[in-house]
Amino acid sequence: MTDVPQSDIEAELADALREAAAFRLTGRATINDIARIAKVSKKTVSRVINESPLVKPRTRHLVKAIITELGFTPDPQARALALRRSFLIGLVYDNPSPQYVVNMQRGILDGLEATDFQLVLRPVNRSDSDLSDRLKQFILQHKPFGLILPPSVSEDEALIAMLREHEVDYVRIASVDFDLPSRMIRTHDAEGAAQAARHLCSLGHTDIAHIQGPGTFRSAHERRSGFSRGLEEAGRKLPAEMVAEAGYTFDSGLQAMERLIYAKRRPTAVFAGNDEMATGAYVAVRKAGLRIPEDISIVGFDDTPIAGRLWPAMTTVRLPIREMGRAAARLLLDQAAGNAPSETISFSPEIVVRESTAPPPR
Amino acid sequence: MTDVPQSDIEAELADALREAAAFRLTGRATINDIARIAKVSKKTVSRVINESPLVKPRTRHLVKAIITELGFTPDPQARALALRRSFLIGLVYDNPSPQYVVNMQRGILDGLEATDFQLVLRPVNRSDSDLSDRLKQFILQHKPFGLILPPSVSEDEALIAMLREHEVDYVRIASVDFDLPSRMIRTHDAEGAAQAARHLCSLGHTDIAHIQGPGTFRSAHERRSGFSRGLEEAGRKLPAEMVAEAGYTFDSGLQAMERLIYAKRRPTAVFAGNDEMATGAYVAVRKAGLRIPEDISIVGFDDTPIAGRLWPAMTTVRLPIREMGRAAARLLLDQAAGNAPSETISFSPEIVVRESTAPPPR
DNA sequence: CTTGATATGACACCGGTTACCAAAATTCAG
DNA sequence: CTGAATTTTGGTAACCGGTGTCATATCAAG
Repeated sequence: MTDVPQSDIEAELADALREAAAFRLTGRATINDIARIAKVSKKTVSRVINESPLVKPRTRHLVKAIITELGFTPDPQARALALRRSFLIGLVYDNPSPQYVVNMQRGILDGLEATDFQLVLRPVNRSDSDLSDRLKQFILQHKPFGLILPPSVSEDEALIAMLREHEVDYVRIASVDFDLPSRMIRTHDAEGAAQAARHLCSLGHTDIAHIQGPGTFRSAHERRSGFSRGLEEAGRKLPAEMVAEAGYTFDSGLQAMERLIYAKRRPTAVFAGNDEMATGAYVAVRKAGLRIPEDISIVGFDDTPIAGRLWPAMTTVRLPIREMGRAAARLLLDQAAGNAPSETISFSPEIVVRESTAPPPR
Repeated sequence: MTDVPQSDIEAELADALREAAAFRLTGRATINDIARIAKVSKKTVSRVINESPLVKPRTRHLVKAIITELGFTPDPQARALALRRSFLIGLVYDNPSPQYVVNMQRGILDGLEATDFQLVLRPVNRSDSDLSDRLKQFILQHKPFGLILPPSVSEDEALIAMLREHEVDYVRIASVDFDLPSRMIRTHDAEGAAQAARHLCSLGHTDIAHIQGPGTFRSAHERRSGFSRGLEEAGRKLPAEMVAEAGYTFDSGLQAMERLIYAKRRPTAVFAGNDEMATGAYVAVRKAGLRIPEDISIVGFDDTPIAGRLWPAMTTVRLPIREMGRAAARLLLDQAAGNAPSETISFSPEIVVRESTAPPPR
């Protein structure tokens, strides 16, 4: 009996594959079809799919061959039902969507490529206490595999608490860490802002201003304090009257810049908390009849697509949003594979010097 | 027995609601729980959920009351499994994503609000014959409820054929209709382009050029021919040497504009096939030391967010992308409700006059 | 008292997973 | 070398939470 095992296996495999090929055209295969053709139980097939070690190598090999032959893929809906957990990854972001979501989506999709997971969009209206309603409803109904929380959603402690309560896995993307030890993507916004400060100082600027994001955003604080620290390291200061607060929007950035321009002491360089406000600053400068960068240098933050398309092209601090999205997706998937329970991946911004900065006039 | 039916019902309802309230904290309710409390079969509950007319008003009322009390919502995964169709709506778009996808997403999400449907993103690489692979794989595995196809995916006949073959419902968003009678969102790009032509003519321009999109896009043809027609109606012409073809991208738009500027006869006004190329044109004009709109007027197409953020703000033809996305989602959902089998909804673009257009020099 | 329409229920099924059990293979003691 | 104990391995049945089919119960009208 033991002298012909090899050819025995081969013959069996060949038989099965022949049958599989014949079946192929019938339609989409299920786990039952695989089991029938392989002459094993569906449970065994399930074990093979889930990489269970409790299957004889020979059996595993046979089943895998048939799965490949039939191009079988398990039905996500059926799996979701049995596992009480879907294969959806939710991207939760503020409504209206911040500029960076497009790139973040790209990154997440990169990270999800060739998996069964699907990216679904979950914009939330923070103001409406919408969070505890629609989002909770979504979680209860769709049992997402995990959520990705970019700023500023990632800074919402009530939301995080809700997620923990419902035992939903999530990855935060933020510049500060306030959560219990958990998986997160950390951006060193302060360091990026400091780079902006060093760049402006090295050009010789002394009258330097800052258009700050809204006080309710941690990132706005991070960026301001990092910028301030960077100036101080170069022997400069960021006095309060050289800071104009705005709302991370184009219009508010425009207005903030106008305030700075018509202040008693006009700055020769301005660092805006994001590209959106910096774009507004461009317009304010132009409306005042001034030139960029000859009269005023401008630095943004984020390196959104618009930065490189303006004239002159904007010097800005680049945040590797897409890479961060990819990393966030991976972190979530690692959970599936049962890997490291908590981990923080850091990303450092880097200044991209283009044409909107130059030495101060005269 | 028939003299106390009213109070009978009330009593029964009250009883059931009391039981429901008691149950409430136990966790998420299922159709079985509802059935048990209402003392009917799960099938009857299912009928109520699906608005079947085959339920006695009295029963319906009782069941509905309990559903509301328990805040029950059917499990999408279970439903998907039984119906062999999921509650996912796929947005299929070209990779890298065109500018308009953000707004389109917004619109679709608007249209999907307060439904069980989820929006999933399906970028495709047309070049890789990726379509027939990944997208088909997605369809087979996730059995999406429907797909939304914005340009230029909507112009891909091979793709459409594949969808028909697999009986996937879809809504096309396009400026031309080549498909069998089917649900579609139609944009009158030609009419929008004609408006741009009329606007420039009315300002007195005679040397008018066009930066055309890639020849492989139907929209590029529509916009060019509409523009050309508009000029002719005003007694002007669009000679071939006043047309520069580009690739719908910033860089290609910039280069196309440079070609026009340094041609033997410099145009005093340019209409670009989309905002992206128009933005490139801005830079080309600036680099040549010319002014907008004093030396050259520029008109874009799409009214993407960048248009209003440039300086001077760009005159452009607005396409109501968000509204179109909303309509596309609705059209898909109507299918679920078993409404009109094929329908075309039209949207007309409208020119938004801002600051990038003025009468020609001298 | 049929009859036909309307309302409801029983039961299998969608395509997977888990719990539990049985059979086979392997190890170990006597 | 045999039988019992232990470890692998595969099978069965139930279940996840809904829906379809078809039989049965109810009820007003003929």
